[in-house]
Amino acid sequence: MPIMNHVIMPDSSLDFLNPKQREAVDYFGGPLLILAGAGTGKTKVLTTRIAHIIQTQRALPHEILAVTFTNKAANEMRERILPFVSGTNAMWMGTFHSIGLRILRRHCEAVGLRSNFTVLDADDQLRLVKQIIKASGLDEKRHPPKVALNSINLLKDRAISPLTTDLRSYRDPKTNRFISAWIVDTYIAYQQRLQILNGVDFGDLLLHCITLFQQCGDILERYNQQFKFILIDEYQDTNVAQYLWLRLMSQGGAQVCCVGDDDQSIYGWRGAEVDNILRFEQDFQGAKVVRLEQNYRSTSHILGAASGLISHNKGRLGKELWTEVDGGEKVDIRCVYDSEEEAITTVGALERLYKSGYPLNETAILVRASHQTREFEERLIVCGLPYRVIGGMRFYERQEIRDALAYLRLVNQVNDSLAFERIINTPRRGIGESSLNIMHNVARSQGVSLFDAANQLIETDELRTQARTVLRGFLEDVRRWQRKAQELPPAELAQVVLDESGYTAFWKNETTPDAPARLENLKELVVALEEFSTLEGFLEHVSLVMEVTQKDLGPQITIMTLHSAKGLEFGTVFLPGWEEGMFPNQRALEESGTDGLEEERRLAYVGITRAKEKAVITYATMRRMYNQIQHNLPSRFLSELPESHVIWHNRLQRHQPFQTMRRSGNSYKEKPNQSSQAFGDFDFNQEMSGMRHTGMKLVYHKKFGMGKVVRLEGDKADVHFEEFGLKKVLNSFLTEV
DNA sequence: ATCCTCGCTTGTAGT
DNA sequence: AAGCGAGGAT
Repeated sequence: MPIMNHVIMPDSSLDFLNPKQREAVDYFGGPLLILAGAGTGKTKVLTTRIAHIIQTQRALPHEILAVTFTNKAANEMRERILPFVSGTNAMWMGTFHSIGLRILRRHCEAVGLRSNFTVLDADDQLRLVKQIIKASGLDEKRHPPKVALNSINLLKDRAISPLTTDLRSYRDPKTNRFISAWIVDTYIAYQQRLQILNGVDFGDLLLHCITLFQQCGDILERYNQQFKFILIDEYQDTNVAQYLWLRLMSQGGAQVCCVGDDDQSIYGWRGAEVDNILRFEQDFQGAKVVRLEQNYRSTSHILGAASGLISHNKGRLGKELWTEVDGGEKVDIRCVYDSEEEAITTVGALERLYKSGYPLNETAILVRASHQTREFEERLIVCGLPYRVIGGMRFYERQEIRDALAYLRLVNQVNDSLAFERIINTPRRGIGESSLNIMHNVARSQGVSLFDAANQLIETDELRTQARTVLRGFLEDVRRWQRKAQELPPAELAQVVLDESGYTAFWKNETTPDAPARLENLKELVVALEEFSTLEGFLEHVSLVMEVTQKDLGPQITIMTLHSAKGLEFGTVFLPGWEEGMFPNQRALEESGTDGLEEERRLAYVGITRAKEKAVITYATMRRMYNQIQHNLPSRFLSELPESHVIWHNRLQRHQPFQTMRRSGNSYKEKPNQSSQAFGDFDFNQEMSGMRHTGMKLVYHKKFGMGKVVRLEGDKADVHFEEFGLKKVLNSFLTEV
């Protein structure tokens, strides 16, 4: 028996828990669902429970599997447990993706992958889908790669793969529609290409695991025996594939403990199924549910406002958050003229806070859409206040970083054809599309990688002389770098590769204004590499952890999207852009109707509950969108906030009903009767999304609204838009979804 | 092969 | 407004 001294946490730490929290930490009678509302000490309960498992349940760290939603959350959890538990490293802690990858690395052959398979990111995925669509002779306009990729990803979220499901007879459970044939074909071709490339995408990390478990009972049994305790955080954000994965993982009798808050489910668009948490008691026999409802974060006004808002949602498990902290300030709702005034007043308020000594790292501006950040940034620069933007373009998503990584991937694994393709002509070497096509043909016909194909082609005269010479030199370079990789540490190797390949020089010669910044980023990449002892380890790291730890630059205002704010808290929170169309977001309503609206409302709930002391909401009467002026109504969420917890400033007197806001409110849903009359049996809820034809008669155009197709000829259509009395010829706008 | 310009489209969230 | 692809010019 191993020595049971992993926990040095004093028993008395349980004293800091309230009875409910204690129950959530202590219960080991079977499956457990902890319904933890916002700010109820969820993280504390989770970490204490893990320590408690080791201490009282005599479990070893490696018998615990803890799955979090983000890598950040996993790291935070590890850090919190570290002081109390030794052997934390043996614990299986991470995201579904990172744990799936860890398992796949061990058993890749069993699911037809060779060792050293690469993990594709969103960018790689899209390029692959583009290639496939091009190769099958489809018009990219009518068959947008993005649409296909989105469908593929959503199918994977539901664990639907062409291997196990007949996609042609599969109906989308939400819309009850078949998947378009071209998407099915693309999906099938995409999986084949992945197989050839020896790559997996994010969805595959789980899907392959599921296949593995289903096909190799002995492997599954090993994991079933290993894991005695399974904890899943943010359970409301799990998708079907993750649910199936959990079922398999826990079927050996592991203690399952899921933690989540149905009111904070905001990732439906990415395949998350709130149903998973709503169904927990049925899915896991004899499950116990513990509700954490005492909020320690916010004042009663903030909590009251948030609770009032979320109570408008149906289909909740129902929680009643309460706090002992009474009073505080009411939520401000401020009307501004336009986005400029919004930025000025918000930053003005921040400036006053700053001057009064309020810590800036306790302030945040939480926006609905990332493009809203720009105006605030500009204003903050003018006022000289320090800020940081979280999200947006991440470090490892930048072009120069992805190029550099492609070089490193190629050196690490010459058969990484995606990497090869990315950098073979970056910087320009005179190996363009035609040469690449020849290589592709050879690679495809012989079933080899681009590198091997290139290797053959330099011996023949199929390529032009110049291309052949250059290619020969390049292949030799790669081999040389590979040899150097044996002796040099990764950081030095990267420097050598970037310099010798001419990539550094390429950016030095570039005269565009952002070139210096890109060179800086490359330097940072090399610095980031210094922490790793092997190139492989680093590449593994970046394939999943797409973030780089930021330097601490002192107190800063945080600007981020509402989505990325989940799980965080700030003293004062600014919530701009609460207008119909913006928030709730127009597309969310169009694409998902009532469900979409409820998800938006949960997002609003998340936003308000981030605030500890103060929340300030603004809405603009006018906004420049899509290069035209729009007059928006205040968000319906504002009127759903209980009057007793809010103060309105400059409240609009002229409160127009939705019906009159045909264009600006864009709330077509509000007038179904009228529309049905005007357009016969047209079903708005089903047909709102994008532009598409319905029986060649009617289309919905994002910009122009409803229109009648008066003539249809090939890709062109004459559409008459009633509302504007304008006749417009649209080309290839009939997007099939 | 590469550069450059024009015109068209798109514009929620992000492991 | 900005990014992308197509197509023409070099």
